[in-house]
Amino acid sequence: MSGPRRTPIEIGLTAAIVAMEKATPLILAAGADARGPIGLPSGPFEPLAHRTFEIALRNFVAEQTALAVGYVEQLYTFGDRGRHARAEDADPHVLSVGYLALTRLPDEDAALIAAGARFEPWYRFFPWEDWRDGRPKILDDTILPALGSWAKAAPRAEPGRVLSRRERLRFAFGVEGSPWDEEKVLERYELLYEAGLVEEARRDGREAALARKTLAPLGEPMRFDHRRILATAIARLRAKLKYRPVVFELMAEEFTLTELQRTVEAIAGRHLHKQNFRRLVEATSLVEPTGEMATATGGRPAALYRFRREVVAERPSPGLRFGAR
Amino acid sequence: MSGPRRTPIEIGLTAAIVAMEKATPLILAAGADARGPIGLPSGPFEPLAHRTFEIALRNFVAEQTALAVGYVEQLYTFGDRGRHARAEDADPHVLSVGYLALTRLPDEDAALIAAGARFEPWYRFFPWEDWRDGRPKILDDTILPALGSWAKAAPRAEPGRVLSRRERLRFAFGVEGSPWDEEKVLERYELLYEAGLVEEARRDGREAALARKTLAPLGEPMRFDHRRILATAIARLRAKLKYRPVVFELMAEEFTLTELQRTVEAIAGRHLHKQNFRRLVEATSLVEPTGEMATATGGRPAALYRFRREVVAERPSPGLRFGAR
DNA sequence: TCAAAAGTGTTATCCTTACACCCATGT
DNA sequence: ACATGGGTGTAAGGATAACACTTTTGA
Repeated sequence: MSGPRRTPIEIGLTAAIVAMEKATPLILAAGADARGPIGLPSGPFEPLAHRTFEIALRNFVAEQTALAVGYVEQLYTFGDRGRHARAEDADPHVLSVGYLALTRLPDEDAALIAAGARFEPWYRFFPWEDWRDGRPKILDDTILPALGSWAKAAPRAEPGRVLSRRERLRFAFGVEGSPWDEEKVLERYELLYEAGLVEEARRDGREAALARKTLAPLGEPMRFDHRRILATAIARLRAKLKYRPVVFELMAEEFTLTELQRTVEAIAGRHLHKQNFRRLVEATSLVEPTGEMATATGGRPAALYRFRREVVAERPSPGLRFGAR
Repeated sequence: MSGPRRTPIEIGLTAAIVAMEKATPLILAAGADARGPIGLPSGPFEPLAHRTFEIALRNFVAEQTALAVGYVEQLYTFGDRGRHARAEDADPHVLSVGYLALTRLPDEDAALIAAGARFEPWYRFFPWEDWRDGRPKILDDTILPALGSWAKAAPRAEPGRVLSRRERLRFAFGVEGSPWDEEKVLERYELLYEAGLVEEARRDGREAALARKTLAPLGEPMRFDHRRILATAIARLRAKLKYRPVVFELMAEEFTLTELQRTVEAIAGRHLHKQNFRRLVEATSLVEPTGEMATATGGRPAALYRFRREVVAERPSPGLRFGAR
C-alpha cells in the first residue's frame, strides 16, 4: 500500500491569533522588522519535542509573544507548491498547518514588540470584508470591474471545476442578485488571487493580464500564503460564532450587551438588529447580569453582564445564531 | 521567528472513500491481506511529484484501486504521537492528512481485490452509530455501563478541559436527558478511546482499568489511527449532507425519492419522516422527474428522478436540511 | 383481496424578522 | 432641554414537525 520513495519534508505551524480592541478585530502579525511584508507567527513542528500540534502551538506562541491563548482550533493544512516557495527569503516549509486562536489583548505589549510582533486590524488585509459603514467603496470602484473582465475572459468553467468564473463571482461577491454571504471570505480571496489582483499572486508568478495595470493594491499583502490562512480563520470564526459561544473568549470578564453586539458585528463585518440580538442573547441564556452598571459613555448607563460558563455543561451547542439582521 | 532545529518528517495522506450499496454505507478498506487489522488506503505525500494534496490523493487512489473518486474534501491533519507509532509494523508517518472522498461502487472489483482492498460496511467499525433499527443494544448492554464507571472514577474535569467526563458523556452519548446527536461520531469514538474501551487504545498502551475486563470488542479495530479518521469522515459527511448536495455523488444517475431517502438515512444512521423529506426535496428543487417509472419491487411503481446539476449554479448552498425526523 | 410501498393534504407551533416607542443619564 | 445610547412589547409571515389517509401495483 506504500510507494517506493518517501521524501522527508518539513512542517510549519501557522497561527491566526485574534484579539479585540473596542470594535476592531485584531490579528497578531509577526516579522514586521524584516524586509518584505509581514506574516503570521509561525514555527516548526517538532514531533520529538511536542506530543500534539496544539501543545507545539501553545508553546511557540508563548515563547515568541508571551501570550497565553485560550481557544485553539485547527483550520486547514496547506500544501500547494508555488504558493509558498517563491517568496523573497526561502521558506523551507512545504506544508503548513493553520490554526485559529483567540486571546485577549495583553495590558503590556513590550514582550510582543521585543519579538517583532504586533496586533494589526484585520480589515487592513481585507478592506472589502467590512460592511459596517455600508458597502465598501473598493468593491464597486476596483474589485468588481476587474473581476468582471476576468470572468468575461473565460466564459466556460475551467477544467476540474463545476462553476464558471462568472458563477463563482456571483456567489462569492453577491453579484447578480446573489446575497453577500459574510462567511465566504476565503472564496473571495481565492478569486482575487486567481485573477491576479492581489500582490501575492504576482509574487507567486501569476502574471494575469489585469495585474499589469497595477491597480491600487487590494488590501495589504502578507508573506507566503499567510493571507490565505487569515482568510480561512476569519471565515471559520464568522461561522463558528453562530453555533459556539466563542465570542466570550474575546470579551472582558464583564461587558454590556451593546459591547457584546459590537464585538459580534466587528467579526461578522456587518450590523445586527438590536432588539433581535438582545432577544437572542436572552433566549440562549449565555449571559447573566452582574447587578452592576457601566458608567455611561454619553447616554443611559448599561447593565453589565458576564458569560455563564455553566451553559457549556448544560446544553449541547449554544451560540449566537444571528440571522439576516 | 523560527526555531533553531527542524526535524524532517514524513507525511501520509489517508483517504476515507465512501460508496453506497443499497442502504449500506461502505468504506474502502485496504491491507486486508496483511496480518493485523485492516486500514484505510493511504500513501505518502511527495511534494516534488504532486503540486497539491488533492492531486496526490486522486493519483494514489487511482493507482491502488482503479477508482475514480468524485467529491474530495480535506478532513483534518492528525499529528499525535502515540496514536500512530505503537502499531505492529512500524509506520514512518508522524503526520497524516485525512481526506473524505465519495464515489460510486465499481461494476467490477477485480482491480480492488488485486490491490488488497475491498469495500466494507462502515457500521462494522461503529455499530453504535446505526439507529435505523432502533437504539443499538450495544449502548445499554456494554458501552454506557463501562463509560459510566469510567466517568465516576474521575468526577472533576481533567486538566485542560472544560467539561468533566460525565458531562462529556452526556453530550456525546445523549445521556441524562441530552439528545442523541448523530453528528458527534468523533466525540463518541474519542471518549471510548480515552476510556480504553476500543482495541486501538490498548494497542497504543492505554491500560485503563476497565480495559482489562476484556469486554466484547466495541466495533472492529483498524490500523494506526484510521478508525479515528473514519469517525471524522462520517461526522463530516453527516453534517455536510444538510447544507451541500453531496448525496448525489453516491446515487445512481436515476433514482426514486425513497432510494434517496434510504441513502440519506443510511448515512445519518436514523430514519426520517417520509412526507417531510419529500416536501424538503421538492422545496429545494434539487431533483427533477425523468418521466420514467421504476418497476416496483413489491409495491406501487415509483417515479424516477435525477439530480439537477444546474442548482449548483443557481443558488448558493443547497442541501437537504432535514431536521428532527 | 391483501400486502407493500408510493404518494398527498392539513394543522399547530415556534422561530425569525420587522416595526416603533419609552427610559435614564451627562452636558 | 436635549442628545445619546439603553432597553422593551408586539404582530406578521414563514419554516418545521406532526398528524392520517388514499393510490397503485404484484402476488
